[in-house]
Amino acid sequence: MTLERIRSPQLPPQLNGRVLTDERGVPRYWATVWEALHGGDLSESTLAAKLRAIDRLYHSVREQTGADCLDRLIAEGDFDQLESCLEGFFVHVRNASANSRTDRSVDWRAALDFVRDIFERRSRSDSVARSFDLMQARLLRLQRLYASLNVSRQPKLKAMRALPAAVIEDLYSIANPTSVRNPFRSEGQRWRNYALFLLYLHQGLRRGEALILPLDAIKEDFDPSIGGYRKWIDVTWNQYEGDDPRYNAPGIKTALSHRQIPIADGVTDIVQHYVDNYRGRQNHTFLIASNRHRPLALPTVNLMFDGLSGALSPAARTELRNRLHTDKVTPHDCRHTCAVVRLAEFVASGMEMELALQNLRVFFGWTKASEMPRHYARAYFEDRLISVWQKKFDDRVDVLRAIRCRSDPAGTPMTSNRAKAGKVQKHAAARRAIAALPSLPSHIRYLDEYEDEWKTIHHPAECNKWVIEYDTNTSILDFSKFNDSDICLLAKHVCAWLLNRSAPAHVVLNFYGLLSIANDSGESWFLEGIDRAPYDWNFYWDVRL
DNA sequence: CGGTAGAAACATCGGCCCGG
DNA sequence: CCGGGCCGATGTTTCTACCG
Repeated sequence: MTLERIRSPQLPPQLNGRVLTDERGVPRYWATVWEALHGGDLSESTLAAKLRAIDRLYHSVREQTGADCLDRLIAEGDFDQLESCLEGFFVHVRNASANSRTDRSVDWRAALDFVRDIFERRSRSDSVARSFDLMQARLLRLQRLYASLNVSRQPKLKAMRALPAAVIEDLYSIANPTSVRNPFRSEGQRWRNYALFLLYLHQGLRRGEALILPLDAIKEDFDPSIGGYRKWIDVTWNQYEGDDPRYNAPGIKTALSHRQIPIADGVTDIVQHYVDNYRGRQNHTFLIASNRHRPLALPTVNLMFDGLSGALSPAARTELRNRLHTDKVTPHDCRHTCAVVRLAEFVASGMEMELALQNLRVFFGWTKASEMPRHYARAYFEDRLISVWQKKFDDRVDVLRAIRCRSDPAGTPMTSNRAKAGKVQKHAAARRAIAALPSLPSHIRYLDEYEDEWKTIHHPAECNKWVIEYDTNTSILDFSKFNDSDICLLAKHVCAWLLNRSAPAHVVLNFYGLLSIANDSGESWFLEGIDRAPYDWNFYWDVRL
């Protein structure tokens, strides 16, 4: 109505956004000023919520005075009128809260902050500063007077929200695209929704996180410790899209929520099956798309879960009602369930509870100090859930394999080819980065502190055996032990850089460190490291070390 | 170190649009 | 031209950070 959203590709990006307007469609002056001065560092959704509260204040003033005059009152500094309008607004908010039994105190705070911010700003620049100080004092009084907008909310039942085993079991069979119980009609919808459902249930993603994944979010990596490929899913911003066309762009909740989590083969197969056969070419890179060839909107996920919930059997429905006091399964329920199952798996594999909880943090993107994992610790012993999870999921994968064999007798899924192509390309970027390094100097000088003498390495770029003399020792850094010429060059750069700033002994130690990484993890580990975003190192930091 | 404010998520609903 | 599916708008809950 009066909170309008402006989004036009013709406008410069900073002019796109939200704006409050009066009933003629003219932007409200002080709201626009406030947004420009104070709205910049708020997230999109928070800013919208605050602007809506400010809009309610404008409406309240109009009701109280009979004229849409808040802008004028602020401009003229009509404190008496303003004060009584604010008090009227407070009463309005309190009544609204009482009627709906919800907490609307945010509206009150946002409106008061709005008025205060504006006067604070003006009192610093305006010549009639003294009178604004007076207003400040009055606003402060209002704030103190009405600090507690306490609505007696009914205490909510805090249920542990892991889904009961019977419900999970039922959901698997409903979401299965080949099931007669599947409520979605087109085959494409069925597979997309199945993939989405598994991402929520098995990866424990937040609702929005699944919707910002790019096409290549699932990465494959050779892991020498298990002698095979291991798959990861990168939960982070879609780096290929600068601007999300959705009304509510999904986001990553907090900085630590950017993470890299292992993904089961069964899930990747189903996601890939959706991508290869149903998603098709679209002019955006988001993995999950609507049937209108656009990135899927957030509320649609809830619709999908409503559909699944609606198809539950009476028995499962009863169980859901008894245990969770609800009729509907939400994406977040899947996340809760996933957390409990993962915890149980960790503990079952003999892991200490403390360590298991640390692992949960990495998997679900909670901060180090977050109490969230402990909430799940209580529920982890529901062991029937685990057996259902594994058994049922294996069944579903078998179904998928059967379909594959029918439609693709050669049995060569596109997954591996495509993933390998992506890998080559990824390494190409890393190699370009190495090639772009400045060339090594013609000679490197370092100080042997024991002899207090400067030593020189000549032609470090061409020479593969650097002789390092220090503390009466002589070491040879044999760069020819690196097979890959790019990695060899990278190692030389690292050592040259270290020689300029560290003791020679330290450099030698680091050289052997690099060599042992190359031996243990393969030389491509360095190339992948170059590509890895800082947050993705989180995993190595928390788990491997 | 517990409680709370604030930010950003999740959930629901009405209406519109597009494909059959 | 009808109805499912989707999107925008609005309401509610979750999670972190900060403060005393």
